[in-house]
Amino acid sequence: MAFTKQPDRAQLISESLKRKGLSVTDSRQKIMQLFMQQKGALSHSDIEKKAGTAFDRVTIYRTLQAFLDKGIIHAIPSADASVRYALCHDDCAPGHHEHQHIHFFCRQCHQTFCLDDSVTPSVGLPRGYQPQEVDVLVKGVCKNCTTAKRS
Amino acid sequence: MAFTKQPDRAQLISESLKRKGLSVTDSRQKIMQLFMQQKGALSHSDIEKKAGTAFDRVTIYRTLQAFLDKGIIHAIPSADASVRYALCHDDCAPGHHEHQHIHFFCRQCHQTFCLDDSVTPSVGLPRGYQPQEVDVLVKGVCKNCTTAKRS
DNA sequence: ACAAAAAAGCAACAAAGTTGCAAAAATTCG
DNA sequence: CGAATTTTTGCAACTTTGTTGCTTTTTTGT
Repeated sequence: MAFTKQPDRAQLISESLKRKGLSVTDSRQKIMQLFMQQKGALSHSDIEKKAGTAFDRVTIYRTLQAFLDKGIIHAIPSADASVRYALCHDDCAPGHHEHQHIHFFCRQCHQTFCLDDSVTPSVGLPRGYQPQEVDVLVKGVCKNCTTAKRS
Repeated sequence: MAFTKQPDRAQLISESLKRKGLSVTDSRQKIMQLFMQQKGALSHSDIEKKAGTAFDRVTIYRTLQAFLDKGIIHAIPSADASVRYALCHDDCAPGHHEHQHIHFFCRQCHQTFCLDDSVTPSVGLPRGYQPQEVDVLVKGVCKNCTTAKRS
């Protein structure tokens, strides 16, 4: 196993964590991996299910918080009480997320996607309101579900 | 007390509930009153605090659910785990909210406002994504806090 | 005013999130 | 590399938030 040809994923994750100033632990590696192999966003309970009994619930909470603080993931607003998270593709400054992409919630598969190519439009606000961040959340039917239905 | 001159608020609330097909109860009247005398949006726990011990927690949950179902209030998305609600100013069809206004979260006073005059812009989505509803959530500093800071 | 229907209150529970602390890791440095 | 230090984890206990079933109370329609 000295000659692994592929650009070792574990290695990349480990590097990435270090760059962000986080020490490299099992839970952080595993959770980052989950985010990377995931198309949609993940909630705390999604992670709990996928990780099985590998980690304590509290560890997952703290890992998510650490990732948020370091700008590795961002929280996605929703109108139900469950917060979902997804990787920041642009490097976000620690503690300050500035995302110019749209979030799409699919009413059919109940997944949430980051549409990185759709830019958030600017909105006109009444006098006196000072905007700092704009989140756009679109609900509807996602690409996968639309095409699946046609066939 | 037979000659109350003012257009009796309690009367109006009661009428409004009946129009929506809900029976008129203490909790529904009180909670609707809270929404009406409130500039910002209310979470379940806000209501619990304001109503004091008047109602059971469960009653508040069920009242909010009934109001949602009948299109009296709408849920406002947020990135923390607490759902907030506000009155629908346009009459919403039961079970189907179609709001064309923006929500503004103030980072200073932590209140959420409906900006009824700001129309949600249309967004360009990738092929295959079918939008049904667009929610815009702006974070920043609200009118009140901006002017308060100046003085 | 009465019967039928709806809602409230209560209890018990499930799920989600937080905090303090001791044990177990990861990192640093000689 | 290995010991000391720092960080993170796991555990336990707890708070908050949300749900469900059932009985009693309130509303409604006649």
